This record gives sequence, C-alpha cells and structure tokens, in this order.
Amino acid sequence: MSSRTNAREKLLNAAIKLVREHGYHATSVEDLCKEAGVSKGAFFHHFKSKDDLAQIAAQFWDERTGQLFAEAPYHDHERPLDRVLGYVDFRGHIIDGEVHEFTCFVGTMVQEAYRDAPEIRRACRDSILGHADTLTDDIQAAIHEAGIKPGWTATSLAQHTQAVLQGAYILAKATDGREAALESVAHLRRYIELLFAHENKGSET
Amino acid sequence: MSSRTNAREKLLNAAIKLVREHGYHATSVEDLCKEAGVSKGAFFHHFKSKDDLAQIAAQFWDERTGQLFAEAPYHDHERPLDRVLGYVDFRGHIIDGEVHEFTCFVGTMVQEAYRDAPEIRRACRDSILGHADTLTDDIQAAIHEAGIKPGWTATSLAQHTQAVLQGAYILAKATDGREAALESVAHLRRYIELLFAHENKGSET
DNA sequence: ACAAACAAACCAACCGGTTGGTATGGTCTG
DNA sequence: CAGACCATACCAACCGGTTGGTTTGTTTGT
Repeated sequence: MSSRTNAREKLLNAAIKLVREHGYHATSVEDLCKEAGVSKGAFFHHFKSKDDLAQIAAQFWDERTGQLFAEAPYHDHERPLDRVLGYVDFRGHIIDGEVHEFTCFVGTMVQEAYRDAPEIRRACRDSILGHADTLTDDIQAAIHEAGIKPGWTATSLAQHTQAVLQGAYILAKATDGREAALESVAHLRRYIELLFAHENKGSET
Repeated sequence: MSSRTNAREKLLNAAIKLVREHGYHATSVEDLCKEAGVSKGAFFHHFKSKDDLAQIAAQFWDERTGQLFAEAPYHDHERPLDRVLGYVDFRGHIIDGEVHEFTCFVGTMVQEAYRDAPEIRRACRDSILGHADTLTDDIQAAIHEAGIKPGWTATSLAQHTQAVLQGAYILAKATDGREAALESVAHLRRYIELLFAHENKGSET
C-alpha cells in the first residue's frame, strides 16, 4: 500500500504545490521529481507527459477541494441564503497563510494553458464550473424562498462568485498579501445580501 | 529612422501579444525576436534580460491602457455615479474578439512572476492599482452625492472592480469564450447600482 | 515467475544570455 | 566642409546549462 501508487500521488501533490508557487511552465519535470522524492523514470511510468500530469492533477485538485467543501460547515444552515453566505464566509476564512497556500491551482494553471493545451484547459474549466455548480441549488432555493424573480440566473451568480475569488487571488499575488482579496470577498458577500434584500424584488437587465 | 530605432517598441508589443497568448515562461526570447522581426542581439542591446523586458513591458502596457481609458467617453457623464457605471460598461464593451485580445497583460503575467520576480510583480501591481485609482475620485464623489456613509471605502470598491475583471478573464480563458466574463461584468454593474440605490443608506460591516 | 514500480544514465532540442563585429548618423576638429 | 571620431542600433554565430522525454536495467509485491 505504501510503495504502490505512492509516487503517483506524491507527484500530483508536488505539482499542486510547485505550480501554485511558480506557475506551470516555470516548473520542470525534474523540479517535480525532486519535490516528490522520486526519479524521472517513475514520473514517466505514471504519466505520459508533463501535460498529462497537469490534466490529471487538475482532476485530483477537483476531488481534493470537492471533499474540503463537502465537509465544510456552511451546509448546516437551514435557510438556503445562509448556506450561500456561509460559503462566501468559508472562502474568506480559508484565505490564510502565504499567498501560494490559498490561491487556486486550476485558476493559476488555466491562464498558462488555455490556448496551447486544450486538455488542461478543459480539466481546469470542469473543476471551476463544477465547483460553481455546487452552489446553484442553494442559490436557486434562496431565490424561491425570497419570492423574487431576478434578472440574473443562479448559474451566473455561482460563476460570478468564482470570478470574484479568482480575481481576488490575482490581487493577492500582485500585492503580496491577503488584505485586498479579503475586501473583495466582503464586497461579494454584500452583493449577495443586497440581491436578496426584501426591498429588491424587481426584474432587471 | 523608421525601421531602425524601433526594435525596442516592436519587442514591447511582441511581448504583450505573445505573453497574453502563451504566458510569460512559455514565451522565449527567440519567440519575441521572431515576432518583432529583430535579432537576439537587438533584444539584449535594449534590455538587460528577459525579466527586464517584462518589467518595462508592464509599464508600457500601463501607459498604453492609461491613454485608452483617459480618452474613453464615460468621463463625459455629469453625475459621478454615471461615470463609474460608464466605466464598467466600457470594460464590458471592450470584451470583444478573441480571448487573448481582451485579457489583461499584467494580470496574466503577475500570476507567473509574483514569487520569483519581485520587480515584475511590483510593475504589475503598480499598473493594476494605479488603474484602479483612476476610479476612486468618481466613486468618492458618487458617495458624497448620494449622501450615504457606506461601510466600505472608495479604494476598496475600485480594487474590487479590478478583481472582478481579472476573475472574469480567467473564466473566459477556462471556457474559451466571453459570455461568462460578460455576465460577471453585469453582476458588477448591478452591485454598484445596488450600493448607490437610495433605499440603501446604512452603514455596514 | 512475472508484471508493475521504480532508478540512473542518457539524448537531442531548446533555453537565456554572450560574443565579436557591422551599419549608420551625428559631432568635433582643422 | 572634409575627415577622423564615436555612440547607438543592430546582427549572426555561438555557449554552457536545462528542458521534456527515452532507454535500459533493477527492485518489489503477489
């Protein structure tokens, strides 16, 4: 159990760590092997190529973060709007530590791969949109409970939350700190509160 | 005079084009020279290193986009809130064509350079925050005109607009299209409208 | 015994950067 | 105003190190 499939998972974790720190193209196969403590032979035994590792690492990241969010406490709220706001608060809560520790692996990687590596792009897209989709049911339920007929869809708001977070991470990287990112998350929270405030029931553009 | 002396500017434009398409580390010095139609000798005559080019290209981009926004029509609105909303509309308006044509050069580059190339990071940060700052006066004036005392600052809202746009570009890259990005910009516009709606005058967290 | 898991040595291509040199246009001097 | 002088702009060829990937051979679990 320990030696079997061990190098593979160590390489996947090394990829997530090093790509978050230095980016995809700046991370060499040798860097990955060194970080994982395995040989190049092991690398190419488990993965067809560097791009193949990247694509599989995106799925691996998706599963890992999927678990993290599935086990998060915000699902316990009774009212769907509280679950949505709880999600945003949870996202703010995990913006902690060094920049490379809280930023998004697939969001970072897709910027480098979207044009030249379609398979990586698709894996990153599936992770981002799939994660956004875990929010849509709660948003839809919140819309229903509030009795509003908004000029926007639950899907678009869910995807917007991901845009804000990805953008917040860019601000964090640019400023080398988390403050700007946290303020953006606070703005996102306020937006959702305003959308569901009882004064606002009209339909818009 | 025409073909000579402008290798520098041709290289700067090549950098903006190729980095937006392929990323910073995936773009080699030879790629840049080929795109600009100059030799490697010319490259290292004008720039100390590849990183030096990147840093100067960030400032070059800042000046170029600064002009674009300075000449944009949204400044003509009388009311400050209309200028702010006009800015957001303008940002949506220029999300057109291929993904690499409307995404942000410095936002792309800072993700790859934030940790290993501090000078590039600072140049990108200055461009992003400097651009955000062109919004703060209008936001502050809009706050004053609306007579509200918000629980957020003009600076943080200005920076939030940049976060949303940067995040929208990541969605565009992930989905290989502009629709998701445009929907995020629409959400940003709606947020600003709600913030300044006359029902909302309270102070918040 | 046998396949999967790994290691080590190796390779051609490519990387950022350097070299020594040329072309051009302006400036100083007589 | 001619010619020596010179700084800038640029180029082709080259360099040592690194790249993603391969080959060949050894260990290990069943």
